[in-house]
Amino acid sequence: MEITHENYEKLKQEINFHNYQYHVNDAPLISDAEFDHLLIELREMEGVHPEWVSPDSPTMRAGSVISEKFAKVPHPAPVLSLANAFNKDDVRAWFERQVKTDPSLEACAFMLEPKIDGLTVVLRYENGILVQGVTRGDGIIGEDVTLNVRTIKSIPLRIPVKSADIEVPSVLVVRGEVFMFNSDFEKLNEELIANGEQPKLNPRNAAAGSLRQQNSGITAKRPLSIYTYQILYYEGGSIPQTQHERLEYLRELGFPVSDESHYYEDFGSMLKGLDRWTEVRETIDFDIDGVVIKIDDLTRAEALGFVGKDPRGQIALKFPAREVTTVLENIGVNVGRTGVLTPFAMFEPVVCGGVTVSKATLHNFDFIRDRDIRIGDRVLIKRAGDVIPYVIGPITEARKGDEKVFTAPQTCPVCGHKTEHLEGEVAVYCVNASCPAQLIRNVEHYASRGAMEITGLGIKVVEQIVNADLVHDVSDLYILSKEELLSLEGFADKKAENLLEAIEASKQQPLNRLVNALGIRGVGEAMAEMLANNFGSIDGIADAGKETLESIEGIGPNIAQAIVDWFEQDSNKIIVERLKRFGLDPRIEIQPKNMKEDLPLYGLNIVVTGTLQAYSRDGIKALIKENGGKSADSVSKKTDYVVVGDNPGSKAGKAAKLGVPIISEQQLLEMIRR
DNA sequence: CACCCTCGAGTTCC
DNA sequence: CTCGAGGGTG
Repeated sequence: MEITHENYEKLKQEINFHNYQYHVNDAPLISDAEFDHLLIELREMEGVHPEWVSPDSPTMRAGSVISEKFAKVPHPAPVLSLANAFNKDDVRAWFERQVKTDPSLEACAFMLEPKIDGLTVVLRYENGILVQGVTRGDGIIGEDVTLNVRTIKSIPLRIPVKSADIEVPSVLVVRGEVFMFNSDFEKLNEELIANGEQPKLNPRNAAAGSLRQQNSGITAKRPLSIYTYQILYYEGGSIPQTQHERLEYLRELGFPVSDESHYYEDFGSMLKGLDRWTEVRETIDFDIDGVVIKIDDLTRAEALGFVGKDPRGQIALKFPAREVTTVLENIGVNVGRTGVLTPFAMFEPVVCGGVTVSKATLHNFDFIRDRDIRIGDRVLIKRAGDVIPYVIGPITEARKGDEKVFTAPQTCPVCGHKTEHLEGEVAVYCVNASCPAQLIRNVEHYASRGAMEITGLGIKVVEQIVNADLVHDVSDLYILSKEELLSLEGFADKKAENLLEAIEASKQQPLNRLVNALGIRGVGEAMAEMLANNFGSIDGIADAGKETLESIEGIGPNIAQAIVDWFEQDSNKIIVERLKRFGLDPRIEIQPKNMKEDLPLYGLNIVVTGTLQAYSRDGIKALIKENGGKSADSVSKKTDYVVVGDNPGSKAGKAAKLGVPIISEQQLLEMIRR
């Protein structure tokens, strides 16, 4: 290649791309030799033009694998990959194809094994001694990581481990998957964070990084594990010829073998056995990305041959990915009702957990900085609790050098007012009291569930009425006229009437809802209810004074001050006056604290999860409170019961972990009836 | 003072 | 669901 700056840049990009394919995707597109050749060429160019060298050059990458190469080792037999199936139909079709080739397979047995999300290693034993550990590489040639492999405690250094009676072939080459248990991964990350180091993105990432350590002393400190599942090659001696016997054989020799691998007599029972795996995936302590289906009779399986690099006798049933990577195209900033600026990620849409996602919150600007997330980065995404998209972090290995560091804006993206960052607080605020974004969010909150519950007044409509200058604070909602609404796009008679009716109906909402709706900092659903029960009216709260407020459990100096401040502000005084004038001044009887003792659920903390039969979520919460219980949203040691309905979330699991009793809706109702 | 718990706030997609 | 912050406790 001619030495021009353009070519240099091109080559640099190409190398970085292959680097990423190799290290991150574990799917190299070129051989190591070709890769080395590209690198040599790049070095030559840099020798002629040292001024071109920038920090993003692969030759400058500190501690990269390029400069600290492991020796290349050819495998004694190809380390094969697997064809993928994505549903049972694919599995059936696969099996039908094999039966066509070999009709005797109609009645064959199968093994189902976990497809562990880790790294393949190939272990070579000579006369029972571990002499070499090699990565998979391209399946033909791998990298010698013997020193690192030796530090993995569950890998036998000498076989057989247990009884000396078993005969071991003079050469035995075993294939396994190195991975990290989720619990070990969490502990490792805690340690890394405690030491001020960057935590690993996920167990796989942690395992990969640990195995590739140049310094095996570091690998030794990493909690790596292994499960073996294949004998790649042997010399001198004999080994069983079915997969289930081979696993048993490996186990007897002292190799770790997953307990999740099971034998099935025929195709039908194996298909049924697949159903178990959705739950297995949830409960086991390591990540799997699928189930491997193997024809148990290895002689017949091998006779089927290959499709490309994939043996016909096996197939992987892949689960939908929970973690995917995509490109972070930009970072946007939202303004909340309290004025907090919240950044969010906009990325190339990807399918994650079965749905397409394109946005995710980044929580705050420290989150972006601490994880070193840059615009243009390849980022790892998951759906937290399989629902809400969440950016785990950047794949720094994929950096090309043109990624942009993002900094918190100095001005509000909506009103342009200067932002403020209070000492000791993470949040960045827009402090402009008349920022339209804040007004919109404020009105939206007023109308929302848990507050005044004005149906038909969602964010879109709020934006419309605020932007049309019809509403300047929440009290203006009550003087909206039909004519004004009809002037808005998308509003005809019916819609306008419905909205006005809903607004009118909101005047009947109880005190706790109204207190929540006001949007006082630190006062949400729970605090609003406390305030309502203790003071009985808006005026009661407004006149309470800081000390009285603080005497209430759950309210400390900060929230008390926020409440006092809110009612002292002139604009808020006007709002309260106007609301009263429009008929919003709900009152309730102040509840003496101790009359609840004889109620059936007195003193019990109860958390509800999943869908119930007879009650809505809000309904059951109200019922629990009526009967003297407390209904919280998260499970902790203090929780007395967790009520589990259909399709429960992670709370059920957490309850089991903490040993909190799990009861059904029926059982709860029985407790109340008593 | 260090911890644990709870609450509030912002948020995604179907 | 996640994170930060406030509140309470040992």
